[in-house]
Amino acid sequence: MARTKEFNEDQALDKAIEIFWHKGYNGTSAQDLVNHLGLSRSSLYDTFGDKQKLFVKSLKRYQKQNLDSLNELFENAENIKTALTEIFKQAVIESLQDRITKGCFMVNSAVELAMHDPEIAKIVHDNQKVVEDIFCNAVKKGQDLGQISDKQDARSLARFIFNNYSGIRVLARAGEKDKQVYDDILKSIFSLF
Amino acid sequence: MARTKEFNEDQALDKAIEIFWHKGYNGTSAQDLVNHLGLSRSSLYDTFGDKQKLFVKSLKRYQKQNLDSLNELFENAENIKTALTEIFKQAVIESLQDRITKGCFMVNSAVELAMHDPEIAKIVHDNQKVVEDIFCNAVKKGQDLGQISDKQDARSLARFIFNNYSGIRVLARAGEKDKQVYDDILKSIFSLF
DNA sequence: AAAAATACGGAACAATCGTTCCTGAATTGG
DNA sequence: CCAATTCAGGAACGATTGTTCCGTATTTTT
Repeated sequence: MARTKEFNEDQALDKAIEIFWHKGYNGTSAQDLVNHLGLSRSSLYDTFGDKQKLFVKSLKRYQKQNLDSLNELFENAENIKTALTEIFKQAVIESLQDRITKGCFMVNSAVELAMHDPEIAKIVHDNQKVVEDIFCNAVKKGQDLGQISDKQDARSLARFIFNNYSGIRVLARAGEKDKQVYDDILKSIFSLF
Repeated sequence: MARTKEFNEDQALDKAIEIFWHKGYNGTSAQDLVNHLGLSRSSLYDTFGDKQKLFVKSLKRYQKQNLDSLNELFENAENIKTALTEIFKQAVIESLQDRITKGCFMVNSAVELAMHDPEIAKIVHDNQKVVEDIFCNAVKKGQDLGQISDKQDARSLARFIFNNYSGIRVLARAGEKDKQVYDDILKSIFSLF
C-alpha cells in the first residue's frame, strides 16, 4: 500500500542519543535535531511525535544498550574483580580520550530532568535499581568465588560502586583530563574489595 | 546624588541561587527571575547585566558560601573523621528532607554547562581543586592525629571523598529517598578510613 | 494504471526566549 | 530646589523555540 521508510529508525535514534547526550534536553533545539538526524522536520515529528517523546525513546535505547553490555561483561567474566576494574578503566579512557567528554547520558538526564519530568525520573530510578542489582549479583558471585572480600555485604558494595561510577562520570563531564585524579579514585575504590 | 538601591543585591543573588539551583540555567527563564527575585526587568538587567552574568555571580556566591562553611567545619573540628562523617550525614539529611531535592548547585552546573561555557568550566574546575585541597589537608591532619588510617595517601583519599560526595548529590537530584541506600554507601566509604 | 501511503523541503504558526527601551514616580546628595 | 540616579511597570524588540501544515515527489500494493 504505502511507501517504505527511507531511513532506519534505530539509526536515527542513535543520532538523537548523540546530540541529546552532548547538549542535554533543553540545550538541544528542534533545528539541532533536524540537522543532526538528517531528517526533515515533518518526518521527524511524524515518526517520533514530539521532542519529549523522542528524548524518552533515546534515553531508553541508551539504557538498553548499556545494560546489555554490562550483563554481557559479567556473564563472560572469569574474574569479577577484574571485570569491575575494566568497567572503571573504560570509563576513565572515555573521560580522557576526547577533547570534550559527554559523561553518562543517564547521569546527565537525571541531573537535568529527573526533578521536572516524572517519566524521566522513573527511567532514571529504574535504571539505578537494575544496575545496582547487576552489580550486587556480580559481587555476590565474586565473593563466592573468593575473588572479592566479603567483609562488606554485596548490596552495600553494589551501591558504593554505583555511586563512584556516577561521580566519575560527573568528573568527566566537568572536563577533568588529569589521569592521576581518576587513578587515585580507582585506587581507593578497589582497596575496598 | 542618587537614589539608593531599595533591594539588597546579595539577597537578590540568594534568590537567584535558589531558582537556578532548582531549575538549572536553561530551565530558568527571564520571567522566572523577575517573579522570583521580585525585581523589575529593568532593575534586574541594570544590576546584573544579563542572564549569564547573573548565573555566574550566583554560582560564585554559592561556591564561596560552601567553601567558607567547609573551612569553618574543619577548623573547629576536634576529630577529623567525625567531621567528615558529619559532611556526608548532612548531605543525606538534605537529600531526604524535602519532597524534591536540588542536589548540589555546583554539580548540577558542571553537568549542564561546563562543556559549553568556558567560564563555568573554570569555576567548576577551580572549585574542585580547592575542595580537594581542603579535604587533603584535613585528611593529613587526621592522619597525623591518628584519627584516620594512613594506609591511603591523603591526596588519593581526598579525591575519593570528593567523588563520593558528587555521586551522592547526583543520587539526591535523581530523587532517591531511601535512607538505606545512602547509609550503605556511607558505610562503605568510611570503612576505608 | 490507479490508489494509498510516506518522504521530503520549506513555509508558517503561535509562543516564548533574552533583552532593550520608554515612561513616570521616587529618593537621594549637593 | 535641583540634578542625578534608581525604582517599577510595561511595551516592544528581533530571534528562537517547538510544532503544524502544505505541496509535491516517490514508492508500494491492489
